[in-house]
Amino acid sequence: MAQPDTVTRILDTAEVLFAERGFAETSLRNITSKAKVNLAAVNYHFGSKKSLIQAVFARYLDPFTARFHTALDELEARHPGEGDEIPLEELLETMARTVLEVPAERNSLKVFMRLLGLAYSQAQGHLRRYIQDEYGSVFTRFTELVRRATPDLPDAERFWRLHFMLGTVIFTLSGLDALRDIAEKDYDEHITVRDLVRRLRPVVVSAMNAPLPEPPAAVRQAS
Amino acid sequence: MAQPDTVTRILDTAEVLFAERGFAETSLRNITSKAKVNLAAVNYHFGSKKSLIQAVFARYLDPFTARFHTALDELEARHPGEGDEIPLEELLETMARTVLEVPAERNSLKVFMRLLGLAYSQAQGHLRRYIQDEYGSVFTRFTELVRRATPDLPDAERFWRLHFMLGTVIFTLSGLDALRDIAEKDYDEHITVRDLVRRLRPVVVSAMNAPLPEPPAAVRQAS
DNA sequence: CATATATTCAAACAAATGTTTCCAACCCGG
DNA sequence: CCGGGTTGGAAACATTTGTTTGAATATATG
Repeated sequence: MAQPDTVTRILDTAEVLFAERGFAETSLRNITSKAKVNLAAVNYHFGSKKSLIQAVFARYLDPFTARFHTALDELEARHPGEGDEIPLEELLETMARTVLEVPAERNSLKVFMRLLGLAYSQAQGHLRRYIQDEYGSVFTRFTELVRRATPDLPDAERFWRLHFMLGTVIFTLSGLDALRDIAEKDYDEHITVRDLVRRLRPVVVSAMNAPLPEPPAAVRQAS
Repeated sequence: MAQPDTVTRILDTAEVLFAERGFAETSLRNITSKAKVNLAAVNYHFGSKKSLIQAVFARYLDPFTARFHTALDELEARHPGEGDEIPLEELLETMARTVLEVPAERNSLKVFMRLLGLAYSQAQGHLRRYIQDEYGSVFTRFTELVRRATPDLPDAERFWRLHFMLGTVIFTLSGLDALRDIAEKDYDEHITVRDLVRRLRPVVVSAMNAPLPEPPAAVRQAS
């Protein structure tokens, strides 16, 4: 269907520029000139800018969902029984490992995280729907396992806390370079992604296990 | 300098559209037509689109920094002594209250939150620099108070945890529309920003007070 | 080798954008 | 009532955007 060279060069350049400036702020001429391909190549190979954006995501999310599914398979195989649920720590650990694994080949963890952040903050975009439709199943599977690991948490509360932690991870890792600079300057500490995960673990676990908030005023009055 | 009517109508409309679609995706024609003012009015009153964006932010951040400074003044006045530091909960509470207070007059909490999120996710824009230069002092004052409230936390650890929580808040609030859609669909729960803050409080406190991570392998071996 | 298909390329296209111009309408102090 | 500075408005401007075209070239196929 396509000379892999041109398609790959477009994808490699596009994901970097998208991550740096966002989708609307990155023009096709910007991408094609930096990738040293013809302007029409994008429309030829991908059809439209919208499809290019989806292709950029697919290149990360396809391998991610595949690996995450098999990782969850193994985890479930190790905890077969009825009362033998997978601990929250192991679930989070597995997700973290998979997230770190996928883009490791291209050293593009930062790009991947920033793209995820953009996809979420695009309030009314086609992107969220596309990702939800295409890759939603892994996440519902994961959240179901988290539900069993935290049976005392109300469903809505767990939903929000999971997204709180998603924000922590995405924000931290997508802004890693800037934060690392500050941290090294102020505390002369050379941080690695592995260190960050080590620091994140107790924070995320404590956050998920935090006491329930006091109910809103209306509910409190009614009870 | 300007008839307040037109200027205000532009600002009111612009902030809503910016919050809904982002800056690049909102055209001046979009703003002016919805505000029922002439297209040239934006460039006449503000000079450029960039200045309009900054003006939208200034209308929120000017009163915010003022109120936050006085709120911190009162807090420090209530805890004068050497060993009488302000508790972390009170610091977070004060910040949350101030954030909620400012846009309450126009019922535009959501808009303010989303604008803050946009400002941060605009990775390399003029906006973060502008906000940092113009309003950075309050933030450093706040972090210094947090340092005194958590004396047992190593400086580097507190640095990272503060940014973890910053990520939580910014990610959640900037993607609020998207998350709210999902939450309403799955749990038919109409969430408000105030509810979110209520939910965030115990999570943030627990995260800041989480146990320290196990030291990295190299250090653990050296000790 | 010849032919068909796939890809690249320069150019042009239509639409949308931020900005500027220039003139009419307005307001208010004299 | 008037006259000068301020504001409003329609149109045009110059760019930039995503997309399409049609010919040229490369690649593969039989």
